[in-house]
Amino acid sequence: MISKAMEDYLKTIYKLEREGRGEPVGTGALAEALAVSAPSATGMLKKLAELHLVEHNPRRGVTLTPAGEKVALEVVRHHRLLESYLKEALGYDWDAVHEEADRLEHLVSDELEARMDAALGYPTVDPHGDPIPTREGVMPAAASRPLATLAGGESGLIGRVSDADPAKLRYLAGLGLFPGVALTVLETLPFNGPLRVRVGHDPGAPEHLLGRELAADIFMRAEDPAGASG
Amino acid sequence: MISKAMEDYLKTIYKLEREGRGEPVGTGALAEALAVSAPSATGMLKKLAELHLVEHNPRRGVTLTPAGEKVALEVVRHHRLLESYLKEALGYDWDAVHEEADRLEHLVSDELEARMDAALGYPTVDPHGDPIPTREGVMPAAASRPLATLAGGESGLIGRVSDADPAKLRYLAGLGLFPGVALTVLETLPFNGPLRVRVGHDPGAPEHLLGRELAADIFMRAEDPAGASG
DNA sequence: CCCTGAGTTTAGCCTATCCTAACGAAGTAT
DNA sequence: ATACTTCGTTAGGATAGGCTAAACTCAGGG
Repeated sequence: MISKAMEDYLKTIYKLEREGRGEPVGTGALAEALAVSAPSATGMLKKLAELHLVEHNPRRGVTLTPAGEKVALEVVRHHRLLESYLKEALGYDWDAVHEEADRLEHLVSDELEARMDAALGYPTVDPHGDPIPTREGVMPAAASRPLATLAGGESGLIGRVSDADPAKLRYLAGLGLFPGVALTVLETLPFNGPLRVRVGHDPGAPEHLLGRELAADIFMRAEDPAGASG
Repeated sequence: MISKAMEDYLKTIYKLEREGRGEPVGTGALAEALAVSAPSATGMLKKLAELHLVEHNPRRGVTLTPAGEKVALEVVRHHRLLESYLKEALGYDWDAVHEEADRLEHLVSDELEARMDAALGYPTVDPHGDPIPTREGVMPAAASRPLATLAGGESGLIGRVSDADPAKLRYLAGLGLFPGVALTVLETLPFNGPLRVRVGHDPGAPEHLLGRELAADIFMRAEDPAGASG
């Protein structure tokens, strides 16, 4: 049986693999991300390796096997469908959905998953712009171009905002910055200085200053001539 | 901390107290209802007693304390709100909601509870006609008159149908029998024989034969001249 | 070539919950 | 009154997960 704890490990390994550009995930990084001690992580990795859900090269790191990745993607799918459902159907604020979804994601049955999916009209991204894996376990591409890489004058649509910090999400929402919104970078100040951005293209639209930490949470996608999915 | 397991024990003790007309609940009955061994129940009762959530008179039985009853009612409220929400908002069949709600009931936050409650328009009964405890921990009266106590010719509204057996619920729904439906008992056959019932009062309405086991799951309330809550 | 330090693993233990087997108490029947 | 039967409790142990302390590995500096 795959327990809730195992699902959490697999999900987190998946996330760290994504962030880490392919290298195996270290025990320490995993333990920290899960807020457990390193020995606890080692112990669980052994169990997961026995179930062929991860490949564990002692002292070198872990990688998900295809089976493990499938489980991870199911959990991520449940998480993101829940986030979407809580926001769209129950009126949650976008900064509040992550925590709630984390608690519920391990208990979503196939039936509930299917009904939420249908009620939402088969969404492809969650409220933060993160792509929702398909039922078959395919993760669509995510918006991955950091806002700070846009040159002055360049513009695009906000594709995704990291869901890690509710306070940042509230702040950004207060500025009108969330996925789907058009953004123009007016100026990128040197020495890791702030970005001057304009919401939309219109010269009269509101402008804001974003520090680098905040900007790092925002990922852009190309402006879409034929306004597509929501 | 009150664990999920503890909540399950408290909920079950509450249910058995209700069914058992006030006598303390026996360890064996509790263990059986929870599908655990008697020693497991004894052990948990000790812990619950230490937390002052139950009063455990060894070898005599358990009773909920007011604090324990409060916890039990919260769990029941979550369960019944979930059942209602799954049916009304997500289109679940009424025989499928119980199992799903059992899994989710321990993870419902105050926020989620409030939002489901509001989305449903502050319902007072769940899809089986069971009353939903208030946020303050008050359990409204349930329809408690067994169908079989109606004399021939007497009629009333179905107030509640026991949610224990999905197969029975499906069968009854197939006959058009669920809470709120008017029912007339045409005849009660002797020696625990079946009941002849008519759906509604109209002489042309469909009639059915219900065995005693099935009839025992149905509880009636008085016909309400001014059609009230739904 | 050894030493040191970062990071990982092993060893040993804790808590929660469950189990089976054996014991004890309380009521029933002779 | 004594023995049987039923039910609950104690005793002892398993499993899942987590923790701290100590040992190990390996890469890089001396």
